[in-house]
Amino acid sequence: MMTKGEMTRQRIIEAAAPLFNKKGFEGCSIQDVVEATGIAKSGLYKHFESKEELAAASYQFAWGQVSKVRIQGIEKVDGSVQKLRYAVRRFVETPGIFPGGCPLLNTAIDTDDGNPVLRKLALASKTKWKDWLCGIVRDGVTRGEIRVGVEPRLVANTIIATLEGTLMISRLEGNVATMRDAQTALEWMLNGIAAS
Amino acid sequence: MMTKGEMTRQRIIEAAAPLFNKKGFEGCSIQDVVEATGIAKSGLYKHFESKEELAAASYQFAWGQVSKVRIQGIEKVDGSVQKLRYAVRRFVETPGIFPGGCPLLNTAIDTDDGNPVLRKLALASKTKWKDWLCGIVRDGVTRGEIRVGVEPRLVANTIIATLEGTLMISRLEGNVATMRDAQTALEWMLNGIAAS
Amino acid sequence: MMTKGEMTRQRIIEAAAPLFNKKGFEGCSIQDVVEATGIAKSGLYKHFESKEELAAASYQFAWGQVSKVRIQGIEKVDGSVQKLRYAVRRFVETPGIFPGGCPLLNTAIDTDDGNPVLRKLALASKTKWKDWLCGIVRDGVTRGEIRVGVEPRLVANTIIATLEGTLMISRLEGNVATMRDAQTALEWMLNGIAAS
Amino acid sequence: MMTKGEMTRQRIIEAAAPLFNKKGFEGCSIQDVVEATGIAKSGLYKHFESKEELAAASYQFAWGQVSKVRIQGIEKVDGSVQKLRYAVRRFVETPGIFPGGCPLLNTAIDTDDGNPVLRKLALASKTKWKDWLCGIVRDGVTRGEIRVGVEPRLVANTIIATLEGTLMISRLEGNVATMRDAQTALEWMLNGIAAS
DNA sequence: ACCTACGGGACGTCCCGTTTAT
DNA sequence: ATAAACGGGACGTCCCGTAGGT
Repeated sequence: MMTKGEMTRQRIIEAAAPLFNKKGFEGCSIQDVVEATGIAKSGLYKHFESKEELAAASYQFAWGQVSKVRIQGIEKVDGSVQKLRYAVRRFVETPGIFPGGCPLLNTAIDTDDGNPVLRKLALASKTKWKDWLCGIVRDGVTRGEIRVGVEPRLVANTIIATLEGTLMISRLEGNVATMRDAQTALEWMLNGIAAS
Repeated sequence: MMTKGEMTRQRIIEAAAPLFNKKGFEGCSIQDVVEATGIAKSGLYKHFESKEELAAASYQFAWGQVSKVRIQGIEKVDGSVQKLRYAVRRFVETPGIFPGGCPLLNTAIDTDDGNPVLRKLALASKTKWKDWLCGIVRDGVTRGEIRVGVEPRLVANTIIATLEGTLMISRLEGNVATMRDAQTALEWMLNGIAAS
Repeated sequence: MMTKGEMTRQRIIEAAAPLFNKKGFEGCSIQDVVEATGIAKSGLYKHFESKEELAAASYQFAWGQVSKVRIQGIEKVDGSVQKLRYAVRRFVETPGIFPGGCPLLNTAIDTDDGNPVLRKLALASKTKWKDWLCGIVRDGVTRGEIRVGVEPRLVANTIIATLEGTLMISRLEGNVATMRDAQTALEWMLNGIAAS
Repeated sequence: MMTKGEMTRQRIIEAAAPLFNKKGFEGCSIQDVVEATGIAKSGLYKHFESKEELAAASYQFAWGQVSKVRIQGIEKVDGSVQKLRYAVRRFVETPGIFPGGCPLLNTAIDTDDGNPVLRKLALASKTKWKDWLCGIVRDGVTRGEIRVGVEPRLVANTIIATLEGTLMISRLEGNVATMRDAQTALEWMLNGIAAS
């Protein structure tokens, strides 16, 4: 069971995560969190040692939410290429899962010259995501669904790069439809690596 | 010829641009610019009405520098597909042209929930870049170098998205080599759209 | 007889009353009471529902102590004017009965823009004191010791005002001797209202 | 001429003085002043080194306002006893000059176990007031308007004590009319000291 | 052209009154 | 009966962007 304190901690995280994701670490003030939670500043510091710790927990929460949605239902998909296609489709179709967009993209840029703790978390997210995609590709090669010689890392990196890049663009343009272009292009690539 | 005032203005911009690009609009303080230029705080206000105006000029400068390098030499390249290939290669091979990385990427994320003036500039950059790529594709179709039916917008968007996305990843990983994966993938795509 | 719990309650009050009287309601913290009693903070809450209740009980105790001393021996005094004279003298001669000075004065000022519960208690004290003095005056008129037409309320109010006012001054000056001036002036007044 | 900063300082004092007078030094928070002035906390600290300095300046202002009103018009009054009578009357008739009541009374009690800086200011006010009254009495004796042998200090102290005491009572009762009783009693006293 | 003053947002800490769990 | 947890108000400082005064 959850103690009252743990529940409050969770409540804070859930309120803070969208703010940090939207405004960035520096851009989101403790005062913002205070207003969003209704909890006084010093109350927040009872649950988190520092703003950094709160931001880190918020990132983890946000990324957890986002990745949960992005892989949802993939276990029912058969075939490695189909799985990759599905993963791309899920991403493209859920651009607004979390307020402020993709936490990985935001945090990676936001911390480029900034907070190293958050940066590490973003890197870890990215690595895990890449490894997961690599695994699918490798499986596909093993099972003969993907052509031998296809570099799993290259496929994974391209998928991630193209998706995140297109997300950035679509947000800049305020037009989610743009993401379909990336989807199409990635499907071309997947067709290309599929074993004939 | 440049007046003394204009030269000072230019000197400020050149010093400020890397700072804004690295730290973002909020993250870069006037004080930072003071230290970089050696000009007093209120001295800066003689040349720029506000921090925003300075940041805007800095962005324009940074983007100008970056895009100049990225298209450098393309006029000597023959053939639309070749031109696109070249554009991709230039991007991949010049990841560190400007301190802080790609101003478009940085500003797009930085201003996602922030400064609308800078946001507009970023969008304009992106649009111009896209239109330029679209033009090349369209040319290619006209000249029979690219298959009929290929959507210029899709190609342009995919190139930009993949390149910017991979830049983000390579910066996060601290490993520029990753960008080669994106290059390879984009070359597959370009092969795919080339007229047989 | 007193139960153990009641004794503890009483012990707390006796320790807290001087603190509240000296520091005021806001100025005296529960922690102060903890240190004075050696009882843990949450232990206090077994005996009092809130700080306010503790402060109220403390006020009642303090006022009880003070007024007991101030009327001590008056039953042996004959004659209304003599009684009034005696009351004034007792007040003047016992300026340090209770640590922190007169609870009525302190609480009246302290709660002027503050706690209404304590304020009511102070008002009740004052009213009771005034009524008691009024009674003596009225008696004196009835018995022919005080001139007809003398307003009991005026006499009572003046005695209280002058005594409390002089107490304030003497505390401010750190010089108790000043109170003799008030005593003299009040005796002039009492001489004035005495029936010739 | 007043610089902008000096004007702001004055504006702060005028807004803060009623607050400190009503709530006391501890009871009035910087946040209260922030809200009353619309100036941010750190803005206030540009004009005052500490809360104490702000409170001191506020006290001086409040006391200045109050005493200005209380002596207003006295220069037109002839005769020492008449002057004293006038001073009493002014006090009684202007009980609400300043929000929160008499700053001297409030500060004297508020700082009884508290701030020594403010305490000193209150004492200084009281001393000056007393000396002023003493001067009038002494003059009266010299000019033969007041009986020889009358102790100026006693008269001054009694006037102050009775007025401040009655102010406290009237505020506690929420009834300003009570102050007339003190006025009457003080006039008896003044009649008593007047040379026949 | 600079130095200083100005007013502001955010930060993290202190201690407080109260409640919860032991 | 106590220790620990909880949420809160207030504090004073830092640095920021901007505006005046010299």
